[in-house]
Amino acid sequence: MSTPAPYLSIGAVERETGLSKDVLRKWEGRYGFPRPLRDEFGERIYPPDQVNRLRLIKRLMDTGMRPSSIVAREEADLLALAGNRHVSTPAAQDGSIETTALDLLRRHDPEGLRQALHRLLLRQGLAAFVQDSLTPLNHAVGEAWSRGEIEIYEEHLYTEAVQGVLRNALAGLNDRHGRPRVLLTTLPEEPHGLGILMVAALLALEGAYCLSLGPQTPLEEVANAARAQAVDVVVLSFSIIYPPRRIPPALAELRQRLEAGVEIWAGGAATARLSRAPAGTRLLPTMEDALAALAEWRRSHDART
Amino acid sequence: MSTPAPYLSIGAVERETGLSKDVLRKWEGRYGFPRPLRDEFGERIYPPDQVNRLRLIKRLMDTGMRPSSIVAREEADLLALAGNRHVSTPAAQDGSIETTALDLLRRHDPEGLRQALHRLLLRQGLAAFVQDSLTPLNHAVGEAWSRGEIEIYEEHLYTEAVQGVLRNALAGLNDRHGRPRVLLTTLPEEPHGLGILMVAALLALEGAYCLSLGPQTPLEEVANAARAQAVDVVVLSFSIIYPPRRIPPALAELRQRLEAGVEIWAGGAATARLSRAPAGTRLLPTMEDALAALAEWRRSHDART
DNA sequence: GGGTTGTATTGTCTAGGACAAATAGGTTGA
DNA sequence: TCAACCTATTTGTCCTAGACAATACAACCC
Repeated sequence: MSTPAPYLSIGAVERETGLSKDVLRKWEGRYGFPRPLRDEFGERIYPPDQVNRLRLIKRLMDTGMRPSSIVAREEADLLALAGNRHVSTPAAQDGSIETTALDLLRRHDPEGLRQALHRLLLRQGLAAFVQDSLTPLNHAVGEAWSRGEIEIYEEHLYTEAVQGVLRNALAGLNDRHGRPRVLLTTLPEEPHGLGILMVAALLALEGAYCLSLGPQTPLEEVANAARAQAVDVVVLSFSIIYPPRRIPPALAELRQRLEAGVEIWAGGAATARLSRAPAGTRLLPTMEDALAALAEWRRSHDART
Repeated sequence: MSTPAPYLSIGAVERETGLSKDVLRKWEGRYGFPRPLRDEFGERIYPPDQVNRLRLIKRLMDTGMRPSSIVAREEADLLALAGNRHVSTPAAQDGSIETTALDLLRRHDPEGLRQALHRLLLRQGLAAFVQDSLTPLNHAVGEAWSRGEIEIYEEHLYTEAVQGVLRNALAGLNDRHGRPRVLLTTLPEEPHGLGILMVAALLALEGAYCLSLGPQTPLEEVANAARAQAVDVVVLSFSIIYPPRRIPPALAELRQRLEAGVEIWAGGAATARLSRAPAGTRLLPTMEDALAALAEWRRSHDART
């Protein structure tokens, strides 16, 4: 009956935060944080507040900060940093979808959120909904989280609501004989599948045939699928949590495994931090870029001019 | 232009197979496999065939085999083992949904698969569809994979198709004022969300209000969500890939974080390998158990008898 | 059968060190 | 002014080898 101390082992912290055991041990020596206690066997055990701080640090690192400048900082400092980095986003005016949606989330009304999104979709049309509402909304939710204004589970509820609405819209939209044939997925380290759904919606709306593999497909399997399904384009999505340095080699390897005629497009927040695309691939940091890429594909593949 | 050798580093193998670096190094010493080459810096590099064999081994371990009995075995042996373990499944007769669906997958017709599933849903009704078609179909797909008859990406296509059909059916079904209020999700190590969708469909059909958080919610957040949404039941799903030994402690901790009135149900293939449920929780190895649990909850919560 | 004990197996953790790869900052040249 | 190069520092990943708790299995007794 005694409460099992909520201290976590190093392995559990790795799972919770996404920081590898090696990194956790190194930081301890280099920056003096985390500073886990030891159990009776001399093994590290991390108190919950340190785990939370680690989560916050991870989040800040995902936005481009470096360990040396944040790992040793106090929690209050970190929260201030998190709050200061939304300056670039245009401030959301009252009554906008951002504030409405965040409100519904905080008032614990997922069903209401779903309805609000659906109404908005019908009012704006799918393309505008994805580009003008969902994109800023995603940012707003992410930032609200990093400022501690909403909980992780509320982010999950949001994702589910959006996914439900989008899948519904997409259901009747996909034309099996549409062109180009587009394969969409993410690589194994990227669990976030909202991006490919949004792109799929935009492209299908323009008459492309979108084949989604869902998230987390091994690179080799992406190539197999592309071959078997004879697709014209492969779209990969990399969210902000994906380590940017792993993107170019991954794209290069995929490029090598695919025939030259098959295009490779990489989208998502992490691609915005890349200076340039690896040879034979194309970056789509924003949704507009996806439509531009589609238009360009059409121009160069139209037999008649 | 030189082809970057497709050898993988130990970290890459960890990501691809789900076997930790520690385990990979230990197996090397204990069982003589894997036997990676070394690059110019003395670091392990794994050839693709060894990675494939590791994937196969992982799959067999997920079904209950132990390392000492399989890690050192030849690939042919392993494939034979994989092929022999579907004896318990009643053989699928020709023309059944199993053979039809697998056929469509192998013929690379995801759109056809989706239609077939949708037709089946309409013909059988949602409950029978989930219990009598989807459940055996999931098994069949999993086993076909482990026998090497279908590729991973085909499994992904299957999952997407099922998810599309189920979400569609679920869209209009959920009654915000239904009872009990049920929260569904998986823990962070469990990416497989099909199970919660299937359960949600069954329960919503019976008039429950199903709140899905999607997959991979941290335990603490599950508790937060349950409190904020005032749910009556929390359902967690553990697929075959989830290490069974981690289930009881996780359930126990959740039990501790939730009020006594909130029930905890654990479903999925991994729960079938548990001898008994931790105190204050309930195991649902099959879909029927979910319905039984719902009926029981209703019986004990009905004011009048 | 059902529970208890002992034994073997297996995964996780420890330590400190080496070093490649990524990044920042300064310098040079167009 | 901007781009391209260089160098120094930072940072993550990998190495070895061993200790040991937790788990699973087998044998035993009731």
